[in-house]
Amino acid sequence: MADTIDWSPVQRSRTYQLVLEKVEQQIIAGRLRVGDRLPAERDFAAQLGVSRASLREALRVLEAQGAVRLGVGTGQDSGTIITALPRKALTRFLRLHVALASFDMDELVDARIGLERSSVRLAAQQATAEDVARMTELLEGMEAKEVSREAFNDLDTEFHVSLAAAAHNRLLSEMTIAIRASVRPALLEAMERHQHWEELKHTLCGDHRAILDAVAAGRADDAERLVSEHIRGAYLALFSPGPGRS
Amino acid sequence: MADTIDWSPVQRSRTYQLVLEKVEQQIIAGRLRVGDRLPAERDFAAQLGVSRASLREALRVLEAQGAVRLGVGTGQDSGTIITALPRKALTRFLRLHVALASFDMDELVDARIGLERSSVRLAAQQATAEDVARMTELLEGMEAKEVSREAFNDLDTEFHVSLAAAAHNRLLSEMTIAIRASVRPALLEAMERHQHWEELKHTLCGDHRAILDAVAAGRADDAERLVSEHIRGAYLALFSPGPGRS
DNA sequence: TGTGGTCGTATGGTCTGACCACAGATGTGT
DNA sequence: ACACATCTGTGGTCAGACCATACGACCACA
Repeated sequence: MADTIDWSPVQRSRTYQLVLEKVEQQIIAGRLRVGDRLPAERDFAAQLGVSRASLREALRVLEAQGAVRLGVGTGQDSGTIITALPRKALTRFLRLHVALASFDMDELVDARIGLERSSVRLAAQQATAEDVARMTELLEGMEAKEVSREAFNDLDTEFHVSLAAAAHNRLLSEMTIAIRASVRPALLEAMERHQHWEELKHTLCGDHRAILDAVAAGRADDAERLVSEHIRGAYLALFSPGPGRS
Repeated sequence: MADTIDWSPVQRSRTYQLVLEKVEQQIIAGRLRVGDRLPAERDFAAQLGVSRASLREALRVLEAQGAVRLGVGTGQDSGTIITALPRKALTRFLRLHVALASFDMDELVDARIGLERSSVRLAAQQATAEDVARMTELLEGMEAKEVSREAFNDLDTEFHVSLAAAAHNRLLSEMTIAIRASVRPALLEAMERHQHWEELKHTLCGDHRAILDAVAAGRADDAERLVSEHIRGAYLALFSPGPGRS
């Protein structure tokens, strides 16, 4: 009988964690909203019955998650203020875990394909003329003869981010940005190593044109298929062993 | 001319941030890997030339991101050790930012559709017999007459997570888990409020069967279409004004 | 032989109190 | 009025102490 008992380890709660949970609960319950300000650290620590050091450890975690902003001084920007700035946090998180091999390139590519298919479908349904104009500009920048590989990659990133932005979905945008940022070094390195760069660049630009045309014309199914093939094709060209390496 | 100069604000580096970046750089450069151990806090702080408090704030952030584990004592689990446990961090992040309205329900649904379409496509290509057996069990649990709405939701979550797991893609899995966790309260509330629950439940179970059949048979395109319709359908039934509300 | 207790030691966990740096508010002198 | 100095409240950092934990080494007693 005793074999089956689940003696799951009791986990001790560290002080900073209790504080963190308390603040998170207030946020999740809706009692703390963006723009609200928490008490000054010394007062807050006293109210919670913990030291300022422990409180600060909790606040640091919230800050790193983009949920609060800490500012010195006495003005409007001072104190601990609830914010909603997920970008840096998400990017940092993904970059770290890519480096730690929590996620590898294949996994990122498949996730990207899924996310961007949703993006272009939505973009095809609701992209504005300005969205299309902006992306057209980016395309022209990428097609320029003299553009460096690094500049090309950054324009490419901006193009895909703009697609997500045209979908008016912040989660898709932020994840697209974070994924691109986390693979940027690997992408640049693969581009440098690629032996038929001009050719590949031409292919990618063609892909982009086709995707943008489909989005601008509202052809969602085409756009989905094209973006899926584009991402997988680019990945295969850059990372699969083959003609790219000698 | 001076108008166009980008005087992007020099952001003061707080000590803890410098430490954080230093550790992250080592991780990204591959010089710190999972299982490696950082120096003891007092030594590390001395080596970096900062106070223990500042160092700890940086370590807390890394801990919250699932990149390190801190343990007391003298054994193998003691000290500061590099880990790769993204789950809790991602779930907490998403839950917080859903509460802060960084992302709303529509955005989550569209992202979910994209991610799960990738999941089922991969699952259809590589799901094992055990994967299918496991999901079949979950389906039977969901179809049981006496199952509560909460239990149904948890089984439903497990089913979708199992699909992602069958795709053998950790990023898809973790994101699916995090998204489900972040919408769980809203989902439960909507289920409680729904007026034709038995009917909806029957529909959802039918959807699941069809998805699993398609996955098991390797019909990736069908599986994709089915899961997309399933998610959007469930969302519409639960959250759109209409027959569900009186 | 081994079982259990005690102590030493290294680790993170927490607290206290102090001082610094910064930015707005307030006062003061011209 | 305006320019400047000072005050005050905020986070930022530090040093040092002590607590709690976990392991290893040793010892006492069966």
